[in-house]
Amino acid sequence: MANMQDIARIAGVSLGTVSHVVNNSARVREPMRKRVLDAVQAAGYQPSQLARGLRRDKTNMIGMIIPDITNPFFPAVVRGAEDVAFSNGYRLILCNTDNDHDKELIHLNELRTYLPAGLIVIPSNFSDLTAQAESYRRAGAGVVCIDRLPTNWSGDSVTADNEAGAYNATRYLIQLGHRKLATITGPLHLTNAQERLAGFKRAMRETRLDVAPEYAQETSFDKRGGHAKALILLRLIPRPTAIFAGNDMIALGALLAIREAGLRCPEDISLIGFDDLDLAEFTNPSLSSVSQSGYELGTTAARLLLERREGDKSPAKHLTLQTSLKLRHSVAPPKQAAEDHPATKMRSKAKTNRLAPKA
Amino acid sequence: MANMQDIARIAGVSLGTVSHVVNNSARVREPMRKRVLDAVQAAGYQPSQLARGLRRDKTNMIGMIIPDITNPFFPAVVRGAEDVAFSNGYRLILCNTDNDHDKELIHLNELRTYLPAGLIVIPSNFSDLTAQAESYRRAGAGVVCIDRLPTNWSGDSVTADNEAGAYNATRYLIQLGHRKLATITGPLHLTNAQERLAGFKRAMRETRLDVAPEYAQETSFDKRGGHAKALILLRLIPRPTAIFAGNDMIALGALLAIREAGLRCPEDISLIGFDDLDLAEFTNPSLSSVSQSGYELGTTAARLLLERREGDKSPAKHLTLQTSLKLRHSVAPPKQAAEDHPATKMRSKAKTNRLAPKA
DNA sequence: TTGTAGGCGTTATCAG
DNA sequence: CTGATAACGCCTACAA
Repeated sequence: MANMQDIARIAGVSLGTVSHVVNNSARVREPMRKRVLDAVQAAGYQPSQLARGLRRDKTNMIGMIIPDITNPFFPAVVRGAEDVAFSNGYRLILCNTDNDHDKELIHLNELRTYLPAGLIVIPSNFSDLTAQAESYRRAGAGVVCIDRLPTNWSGDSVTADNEAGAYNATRYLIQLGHRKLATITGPLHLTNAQERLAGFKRAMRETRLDVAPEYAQETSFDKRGGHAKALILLRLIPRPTAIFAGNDMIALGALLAIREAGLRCPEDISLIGFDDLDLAEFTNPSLSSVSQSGYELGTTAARLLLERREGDKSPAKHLTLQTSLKLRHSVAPPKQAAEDHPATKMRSKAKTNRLAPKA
Repeated sequence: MANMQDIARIAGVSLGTVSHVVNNSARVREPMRKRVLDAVQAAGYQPSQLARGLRRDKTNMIGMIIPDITNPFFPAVVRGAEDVAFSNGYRLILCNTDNDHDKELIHLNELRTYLPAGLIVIPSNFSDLTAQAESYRRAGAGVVCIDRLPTNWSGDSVTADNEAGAYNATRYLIQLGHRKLATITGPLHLTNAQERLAGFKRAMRETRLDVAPEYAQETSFDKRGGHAKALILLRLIPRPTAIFAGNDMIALGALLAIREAGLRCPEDISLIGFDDLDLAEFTNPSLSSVSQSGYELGTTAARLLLERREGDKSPAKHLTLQTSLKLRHSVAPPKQAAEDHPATKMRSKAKTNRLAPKA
């Protein structure tokens, strides 16, 4: 690997001049400049990011800490972040935590020694990252939390409007005529799960429907959890006629449970998920879901980081991305209600309804 | 950020001693050792990976270059690689190429300046990476290609046994009684697409079935491509009774096309994909597929890299991972054949058939 | 406009 | 066994 010294030798100039040309840090006379550029070309020279980072006290890396890239919602987030990072000359260093706080700390601590330009993190849980973040900020690196927030988080953040999304979904079900609604929430120590539950409850409260505790089941954000809790819900009397699931994986598990219980979706029970994963389109029946753009989450976070890097010193920003209700075939009016109010016209509050569900 | 000098001061020893303690590079007397360790603890000291890399001429980073993390097959691969990397003290730096050779080159060239311990790459296309790889190898960093190989690749590699997987799937369809088979292949400049086509053809040849050119359509590895080419296949006379798709995304598109054409899967036409993505389980009907483990692909590649790093100088290794045929509901005997040979007992060559397809 | 030199935090070598 | 000291490759005052 050729270094600057080599280039200087080849071009017959001093090392400093090469640096100036490479970094445009001083106007170098054209002929000399060209000699340097030619030498760079000829030698295939690339400046050492390591040395540069050490010297500048900052690298072009952005740390990205997520729970698990294997979770279908996250790849889009990562891709979004990588796209804006890459086009601005930054690279992503990816860390999976498995929601394990210790692993998160390991990454948080080590990453700092790379002097990254910033950090994008989907916090593992309720862990307080304030101290860590402060230490990054002192080093001039921004930290933005996305998707969900640690407790007491006062730094930059980007999240979906979980509350409103859940509210709209629930409200839609109510407007369809459902009265016995249940929800399966994600882990309630996660802010996004909390907010989705809050949205659900608000819609219920508004219609003076109550939510008995056993109609709101908490579980992990995965299929297995959705399956188990749905089985519980299906045994309740009266049985709920609609379920709002905390995310699509939970919904998927619920769908499985419904089928196993010998019930049909949406005839016997309606189902709405959250995230609008690609696979929502392919389930049977296709899954209605509150759509949020993981990609946009990623790009927004990366942009925020880069703005900070450019010197934006304004107070912490809390960006909220809108969601939209994507209706597919997993929702229908409840059987009784359909008979009770045969021709009630209803208007959805959904922001976008590209697909109307077939009865 | 405290540095070694600070620790030395705090512990009242020389900088060199701190280094020795931190790296276990010399036996330091216990009391002194403890003083150093305490200081490290107290200051929350972490060695600068940047400085260390610069000095040692090697970092603990592993570059991972893939086409697109958003493609559902890749997250598992990345996760596999990250898991073994992490547990050995290495970190992953993730780069998406979008199959764009220029982007690939940018990453390849820049990544080198981080002095990574190695590189795992899913090549963007037929691009010849020999020169690049050579330059990494000279720098003491291994390069392993996975999933598909660049032309003339003579370095380490890990791939699925694409040929055998396709062969088994095709053979299974033939044994079910299908005679008019078609295939939709991925881009034939990719070795994995080539190999899958080769497996398909071998099975056909063995049974003396011929493959007219229009029964083997080439397209990109995505839903849209599968959709378009399936529509073409469905208009052929005679219409194929079974389609082997180059991957699950293609199969998904084909499924859509079949539905649109007013046909039923598997009654009118059987379908088998490749990859066994999570979503294969949820399609309607659920998709039979040649299963390969992306996770294992990732772990195997990372391990190979680390072995090289430990000094393994043996000749290039070409590791091949076995596939297995996962049968679900998208396959059935052809209608005519079912009548022709009503009770033919058939044995599948599939390695594992956890789920028997319901008629 | 160009060149020189110091130092970023480590590690490795070599004296003591 | 411990401590100085010289690189690693680059950037950036500052001097010429």
